[in-house]
Amino acid sequence: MSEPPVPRDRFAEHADEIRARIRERGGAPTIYDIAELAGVNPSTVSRALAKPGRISATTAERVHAAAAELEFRANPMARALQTGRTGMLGLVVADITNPVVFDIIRGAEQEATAAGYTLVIAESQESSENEAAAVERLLPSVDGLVLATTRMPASAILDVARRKSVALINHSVDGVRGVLPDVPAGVDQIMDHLAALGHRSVAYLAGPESSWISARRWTAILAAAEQRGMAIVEIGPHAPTIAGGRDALRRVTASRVTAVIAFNDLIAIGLMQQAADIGLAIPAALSVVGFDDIFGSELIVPALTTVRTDLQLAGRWAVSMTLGDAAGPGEETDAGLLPAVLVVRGSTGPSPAPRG
Amino acid sequence: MSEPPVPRDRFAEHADEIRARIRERGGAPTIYDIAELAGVNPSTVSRALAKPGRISATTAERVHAAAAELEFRANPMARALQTGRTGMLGLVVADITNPVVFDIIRGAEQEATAAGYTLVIAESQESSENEAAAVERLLPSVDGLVLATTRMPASAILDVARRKSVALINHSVDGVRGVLPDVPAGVDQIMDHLAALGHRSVAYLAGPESSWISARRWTAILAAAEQRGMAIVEIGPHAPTIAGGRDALRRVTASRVTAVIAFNDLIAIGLMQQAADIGLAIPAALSVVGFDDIFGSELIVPALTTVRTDLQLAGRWAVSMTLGDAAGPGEETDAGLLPAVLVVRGSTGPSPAPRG
DNA sequence: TTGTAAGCGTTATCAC
DNA sequence: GTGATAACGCTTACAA
Repeated sequence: MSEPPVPRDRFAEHADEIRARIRERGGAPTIYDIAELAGVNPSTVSRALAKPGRISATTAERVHAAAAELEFRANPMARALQTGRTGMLGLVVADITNPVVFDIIRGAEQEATAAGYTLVIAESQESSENEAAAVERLLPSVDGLVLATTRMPASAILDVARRKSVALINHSVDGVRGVLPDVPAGVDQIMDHLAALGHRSVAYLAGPESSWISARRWTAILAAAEQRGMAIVEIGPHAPTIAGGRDALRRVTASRVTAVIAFNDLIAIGLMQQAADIGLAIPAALSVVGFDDIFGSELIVPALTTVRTDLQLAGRWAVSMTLGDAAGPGEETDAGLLPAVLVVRGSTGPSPAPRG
Repeated sequence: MSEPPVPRDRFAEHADEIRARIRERGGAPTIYDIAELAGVNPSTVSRALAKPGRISATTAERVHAAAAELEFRANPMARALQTGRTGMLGLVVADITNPVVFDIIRGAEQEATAAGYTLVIAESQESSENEAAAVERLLPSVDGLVLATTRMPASAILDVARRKSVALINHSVDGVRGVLPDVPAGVDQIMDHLAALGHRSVAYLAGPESSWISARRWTAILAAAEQRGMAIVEIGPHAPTIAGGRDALRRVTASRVTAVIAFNDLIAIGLMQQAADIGLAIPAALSVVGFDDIFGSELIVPALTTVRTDLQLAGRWAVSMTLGDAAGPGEETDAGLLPAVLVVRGSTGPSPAPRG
């Protein structure tokens, strides 16, 4: 029964008492605990913590001291229940192991964190049912949703957009915000490059059938080829994977084209691996171009010529779009356009059999 | 004022009425709406939806029909507030763009989804302050936390583990569950391989200073080298990136070793790129081994010899560990050990100058 | 400026 | 087996 060696003030003692009570009930400190310690009403605590200025400086300081003392952390669930805002943002991607989405995730995560939001990620595994399920699961918990390379039909997307703020990546639906690579710009650079190398006959290796962006690339390539008087064929669809690219080679050689443009780098890499396996020289016998400039494209030999778009930027933009509902009504359908730039490496070379 | 063309029952009409009311208040259907439509008490709705069996078959059916009719989705925030369980799991990684973490994320996401949980991801960008902040931010919203290659001190980890269920990846702290690669097994395979090729003098390219797993690898390599009578030196620390690997080359050549073991594949790849730039032949002049077998390691030329661990499995295990609090007290400190297997490719070859 | 009190949508604890 | 009713922790009119 000895006095404490160091004299402690009422505040500290009371804090100990409250801490003990908190521990006993096995929970976290609440605004009621803070209120008690600071000697004010819980609502005052709420105000002091959430809306600065609305409270007298001295009370605010007492409240903050008490909150710090008890290591108070507001319960996001309770707050969300009341306000309807959860502070979370959803990101749905087709395939987490696809290098393309890494950058999207990173950009989205950065922007979300910077804005004080927490990013929730779901993977659809390229299946539209999975995707719909993921969206359904995420929707009640998030303030906004980013759909990257979605496979959902436009009607479903509009349904979702009606319920929550939505932004699209690599997809476009009227009335929904989105960010797209500048496909025509990238395609024009490819076609100019191939034309300069003497290629007159080119194949496009399509991505998945349900891929909106693959269709868009094909449209642009078709137009660019016509415009330049080049022969163009579409081959596919293909899974957007290395395996998908390997499977494509036979049809490519059979088509006798001198250059191929793959839907993405993974398909391009698979095609090149398969070509190496059967002794087909690249670029001597066949030039190959990809899209995305993923990690690995400059490691492969020969290094892959590809169209780079800043997907990290896409992630950032998309997040800020879902957050920025402040955009005027005229901006609703606006699609951010990502610059695309052709990175020329070793997988493209002079056409082996220039005609004419 | 005409009768509806198709006769509709009371249920459907009532549903319309309720739907109108919901729309008017601008919210989502609640169990009160369901209760009204089904003609039961809200608490009965809750029971029917959450705990099957506790309710009569007929009421359960009526409730489910009403819920389906109104497209009811339980509000996760309200549920979390009451139960204390949020249905979310946190995953904190050092660097999202590091290929190693992709697999971890995917495995974690799969396991979490399979268990009915939603995965929340945060990135620490290799900074322990960022990491602490991320953990602090996530903690109140999640039921459990997976820390992958954490940079936090053991004391902080234990603090977190006291508040929520925690599992570690590539890190070990007494009293906290975790999953680790079987480092000695992987190292033994490397050393046997190098010894068989005639290498007698080897360098280890360390990872970041704060990396627990880098220290662990060094310890194992040191022991294995001593045991085999090989010369071993540690060089570093290095950033776990391609740039970090490039920076390492000068010290490596200066050390006159005939083989290097890099902390991870990125460092190994950077080293090889730099070697190619200065005309140093690999593996003729220098053998290189990495860890992780990331995407890209088999694309580079020569392809990288590396120790593969199933990081996707690591993600799955870690998630199931945080979920499985059912584990007995004796299992608390148990660390799952991931099999490690050496994948021999082209970056290792006979020692250029076998001594003796 | 601060206190009072009524929710937010669930689940949990009682009764009946 | 089902119905009242009180939490959960916070925000927000409305009063004072």
